[in-house]
Amino acid sequence: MKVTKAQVEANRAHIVETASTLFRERGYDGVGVAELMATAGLTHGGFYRHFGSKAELLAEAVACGVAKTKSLMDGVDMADFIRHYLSREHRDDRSGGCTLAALSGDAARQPDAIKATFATGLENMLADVLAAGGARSEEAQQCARARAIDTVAHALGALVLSRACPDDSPLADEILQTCRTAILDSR
Amino acid sequence: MKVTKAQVEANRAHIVETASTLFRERGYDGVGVAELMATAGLTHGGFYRHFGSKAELLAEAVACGVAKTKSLMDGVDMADFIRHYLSREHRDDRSGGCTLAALSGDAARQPDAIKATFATGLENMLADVLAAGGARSEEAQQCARARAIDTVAHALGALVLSRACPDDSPLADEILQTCRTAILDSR
DNA sequence: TGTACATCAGTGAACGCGCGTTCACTGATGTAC
DNA sequence: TGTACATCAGTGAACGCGCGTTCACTGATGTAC
Repeated sequence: MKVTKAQVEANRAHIVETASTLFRERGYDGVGVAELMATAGLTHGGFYRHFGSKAELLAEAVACGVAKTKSLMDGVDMADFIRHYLSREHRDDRSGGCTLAALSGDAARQPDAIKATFATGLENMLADVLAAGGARSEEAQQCARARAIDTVAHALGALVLSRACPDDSPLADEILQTCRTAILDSR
Repeated sequence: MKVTKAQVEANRAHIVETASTLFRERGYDGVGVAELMATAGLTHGGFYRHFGSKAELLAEAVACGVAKTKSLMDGVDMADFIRHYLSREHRDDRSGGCTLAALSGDAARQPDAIKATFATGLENMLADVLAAGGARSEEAQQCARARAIDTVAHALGALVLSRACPDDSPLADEILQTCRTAILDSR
């Protein structure tokens, strides 16, 4: 049965969002096309009317997820964002949380096409942070960029490491608290 | 054909080491039992004489890999270790490099039994770093531990993020250099 | 505006394939006498 | 020390299963007249 143009677009977007959520939660290899489409309320056969392959969807899902994380930062104080980023709630919400943190491990093993999506998303985030800092000298911009990159890596490392520890273990919480304090103190 | 007790032990250790390398390179889901055993020079049928399941092997492979990374730190200056950890060589050598960085993303989605192996390996590393700092007051120990945890998370985040960027991309190198400088300056 | 027809998103069965795991079998090792 | 036999690591075929992908078909949508 054919479907409205608007419905087609809506379905496509819904598949991408569903994939973004499921991939973050269980990884690229941990979710099949059939399950993905069923979760989105469709059947798997129609998948290839929208995407050339599962890998192609991954690229879109990453872009979608990174854009969403970026929008979470808009207009929020950096210190507040760090506090949220390194909270237990964020750590325990892989499927709803930062895509960079959830999928960087998977991305490292993917072809450059998907890594590029990652890098672009990261660059967009950095651009946002820098724009928020106001237009200054090129030297100051460079310095602000370095600080932004460093903070992202630092916070992401803490989140990733904490998630690799057993749920509710003291070490998982200790990593979060220690790094939260360290990052906030260094800024 | 039966085999010497010593040979059995050697084969088992060789399987674990092969798995440690392959899992770091391609992830837990990216390597099959058959390919793994073939790489180790055996046939897949014998796998279950050594391990109860593929997941059980993962736990051993993680423990083996983390122990190896830990031994790399012994007697090495912390600044030198950071310089190596955040070098292009280490970034481009996933299969031979840090297990925590290569498999933390996979570990986050595994059951607590495997996460516990991760956490234990991390604790062992921290213990080493603290022992190298000498026996001091409990307060100083706590402070040193916090610094160690923070540095591990920071460096690991930089490595993981750099690996998620396209090979040989400027951003991948920039992340490495920026964080290397930042970490060394903050110590 | 109303009718006839082409389009194509969505369906669900089917494809080959590789996965983790099991199993009957082999034959050198290790043990009991 | 020498012989007979039980053990069990390793082999390779086979298991069911779920994977990504393909395909003939459906039927409402969108278009041409």
